[in-house]
Amino acid sequence: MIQQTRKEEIIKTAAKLFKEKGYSAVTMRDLATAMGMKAASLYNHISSKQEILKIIIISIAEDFTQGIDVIYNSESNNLGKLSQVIELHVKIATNNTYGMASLNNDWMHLEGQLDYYLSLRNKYEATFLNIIKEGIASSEIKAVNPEIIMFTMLSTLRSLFLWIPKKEDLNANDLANSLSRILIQGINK
Amino acid sequence: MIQQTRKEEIIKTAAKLFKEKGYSAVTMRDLATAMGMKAASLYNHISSKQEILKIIIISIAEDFTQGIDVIYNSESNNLGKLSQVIELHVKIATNNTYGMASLNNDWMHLEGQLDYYLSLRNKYEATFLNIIKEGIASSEIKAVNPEIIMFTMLSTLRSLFLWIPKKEDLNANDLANSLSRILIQGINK
DNA sequence: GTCTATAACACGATAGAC
DNA sequence: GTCTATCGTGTTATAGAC
Repeated sequence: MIQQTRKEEIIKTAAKLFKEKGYSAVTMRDLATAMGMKAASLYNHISSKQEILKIIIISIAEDFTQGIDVIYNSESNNLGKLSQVIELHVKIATNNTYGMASLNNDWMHLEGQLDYYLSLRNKYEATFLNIIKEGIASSEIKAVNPEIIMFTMLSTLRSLFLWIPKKEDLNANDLANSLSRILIQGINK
Repeated sequence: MIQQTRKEEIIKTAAKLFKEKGYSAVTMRDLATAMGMKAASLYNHISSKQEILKIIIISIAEDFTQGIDVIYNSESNNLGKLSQVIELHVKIATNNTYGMASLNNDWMHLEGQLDYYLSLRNKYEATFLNIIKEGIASSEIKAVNPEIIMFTMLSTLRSLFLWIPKKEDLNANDLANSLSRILIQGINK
């Protein structure tokens, strides 16, 4: 573990609390107590509660949008791309379980960056849908409603943060493989 | 539509607001404004903000636990039972989209009934898992990790409330059928 | 960089007039 | 059954001593 600045420590602790109770229910006093300091002292490291949320959410949302772009432009066939998308989610959810909770549940509390977040999410979903549609066109994937396929896959992948902490014995590769089996065999033609 | 009491109207409006911002971020003043009255007047119909949350969540949680018990004790084979579970989720999520949001996202803010809620949820998941395990034992279902199968199905079914409002053209039967195709064909042996 | 003290305001809930 | 007024407390954030 590389050295962690005080600011990073605060953000990590905040994400943990946000996962348990949600952004709105966590007070700066809660966060300060968890950090072993007084609420006023937090403001020497961060400018506002809102800034913490922004840092947590935007960085992950950018990781996803960037990640799926690389996959989309790769050489794999479309089923292979979907497997890589599963791996991307497993990897991010494993490395940042707490942040994923905020991304899923607290994005609507973003004040200055809500439009930017929504544009990232829309871009991500559009690319995901393109992979599925191209897979149907090339007869790799069953001709089921592509939006229902995406909804099924994304619901599972977005819920990983709830489930990974309960299954610490399972490593990331095994999990990604099992999910590929279940999620992809059902749509494989 | 049968006549709706003022209390039911308040609860329905609250559930709608809770879906948009979460329980903690919705104030009694927000709720009163949405109802076209003053915050103090709400207390002639409900005793507290907490009571509203309790009514929303517990009633749905009981519907699920009761529903899966009936399915588990029915005569169908295990794949048929899983199809019925999918129908149960589609039906409840269609009839109570707003309440499903609170059930998923705000259960941790229950104060007096948290233990009861958790016992209902544990009972539900245990029965769900039993259906899957018995389906594997009877060779109806692939011998994949049964918890991963349940996780995949439940993640999708618990997210339905997010997705149903965007697809009003799709009726409940078509949706349940498409989901069965995607979720069950992947595990069908 | 952390503290105490406090500003400025929002919160859930109640009292009592109409 | 709805209102105005308000209580007591909790909230984010700042000021200034150390």
